[in-house]
Amino acid sequence: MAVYKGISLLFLYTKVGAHMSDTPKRHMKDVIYDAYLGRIQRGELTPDDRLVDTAIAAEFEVSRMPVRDALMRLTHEGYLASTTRGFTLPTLEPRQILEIFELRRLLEPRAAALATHELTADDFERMQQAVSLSESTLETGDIEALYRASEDIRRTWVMAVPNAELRDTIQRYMVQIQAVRMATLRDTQAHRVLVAFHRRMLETFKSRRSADVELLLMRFVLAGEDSYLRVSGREADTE
Amino acid sequence: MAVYKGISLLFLYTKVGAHMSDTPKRHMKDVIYDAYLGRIQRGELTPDDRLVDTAIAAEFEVSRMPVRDALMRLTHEGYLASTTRGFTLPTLEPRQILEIFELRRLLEPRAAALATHELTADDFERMQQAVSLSESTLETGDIEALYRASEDIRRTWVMAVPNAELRDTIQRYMVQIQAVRMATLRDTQAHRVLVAFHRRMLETFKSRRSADVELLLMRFVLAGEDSYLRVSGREADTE
DNA sequence: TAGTCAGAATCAGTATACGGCTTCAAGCTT
DNA sequence: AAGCTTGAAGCCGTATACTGATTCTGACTA
Repeated sequence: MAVYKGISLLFLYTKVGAHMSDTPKRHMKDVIYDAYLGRIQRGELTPDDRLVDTAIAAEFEVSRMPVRDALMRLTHEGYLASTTRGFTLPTLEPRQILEIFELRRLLEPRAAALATHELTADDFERMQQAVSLSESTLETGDIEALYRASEDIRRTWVMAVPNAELRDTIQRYMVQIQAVRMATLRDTQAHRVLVAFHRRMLETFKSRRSADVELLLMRFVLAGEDSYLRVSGREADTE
Repeated sequence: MAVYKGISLLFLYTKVGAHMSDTPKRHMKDVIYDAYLGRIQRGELTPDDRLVDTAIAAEFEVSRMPVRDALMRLTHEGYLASTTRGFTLPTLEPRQILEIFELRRLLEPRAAALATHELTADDFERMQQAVSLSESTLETGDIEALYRASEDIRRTWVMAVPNAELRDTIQRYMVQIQAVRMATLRDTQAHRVLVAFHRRMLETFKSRRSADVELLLMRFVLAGEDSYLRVSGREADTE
């Protein structure tokens, strides 16, 4: 009775020797966690991708267990959703998205204000390139590039937030950010508003006036919320 | 094999009927997670307790794996710390505690304001009892009771926060709350300040004036921060 | 043709086993 | 007696195996 014929038993060879000298004892579950967290945060997964532990185990040439650890951790942190048929990107309810907008209103203005004095010349350089890319999308209509630019700008200032607990809390709802981008960025008006904010954010960060940054971020979050409400409301009408 | 198959089919037949519909498939890892989260949040563990998966597995009469899942989840959520010799309560650095105070300043005033209109008569009743208990500790000096009363009041209003994402975020730093209580509640001045706040919080919640609640919670968090700074500064002097 | 249903496939949860790292203690050296 | 060495124990990370539950598929029925 070949019940398990679907599961490949090709793991028989011993893969990693005892010679991992250059890596300071990185556990596979952490490696896999980091790898997939990065893929999620860079938007490399689509909502209909199904992550299955056995497949990922084969990819990394390890057993299911470290993969399960990583996927379950990502699930508990909200980056993935567990279904009866593998793990997928979670589909945020509109209610959740709006609730997280409230969190963002409370946290991001202050966080960005704190980050203002930490941003380095390198950070400004990276933001400048992202802003240029962002503005170019007004003509090219390259939503993918706009997405990346938006992500780059955001990551730059969030990483500069000196309060680690605050920073981690903000990073925990990255999935919401992506969902909002996904819902709004194809909307022309939201696109224009976002690009304008990118330019103003760079300028304001550069001015080092944290009070201005705080206010601008509040406006930014509110504008994102407006865009989301407008687009999702329109979608609700058409269906 | 054939025996198992027959049993399996029998289960298939009986189970899908509407009979056992109210058993929402409780996995052991979730049972263990809930059990130990409860024990942590009720303060039933001391910092020198060592949680070892094999021991807990024996307690629940399961294998290590569901226990490991639960303990690792608690660890990633910050409720436990993984050491080379079992899991223990985490020892928050003073820096982390102060960082979380900033989060609390940002979130709790607004959260409590949102909760103001959700609190029921039952909630007020529970708070009233906790406040009475709290005030009685001024004479009895029962720190344990003060601890419980403080926890009761907090849990009551936090549970009433209608924004689930905000509520979850607040509940994630329960460990910090406990660490602060542990550090400050034996201090007479902090004790008196806390009891006074308990009374005022009940009254203000009852008034249903969310603006007043918001301001009071800001004062409350700041007072907690002051107490913590004062007590920990004094400790730093004596050692 | 559409609905039903048994069997197959798929995948997560759990069990058991092993290896390696860390810690600790006993024995040895100086 | 203090420091060093060595071996043992404790405990986690990972591998492999199996079970139970859900979904899929295709054949059969009406």
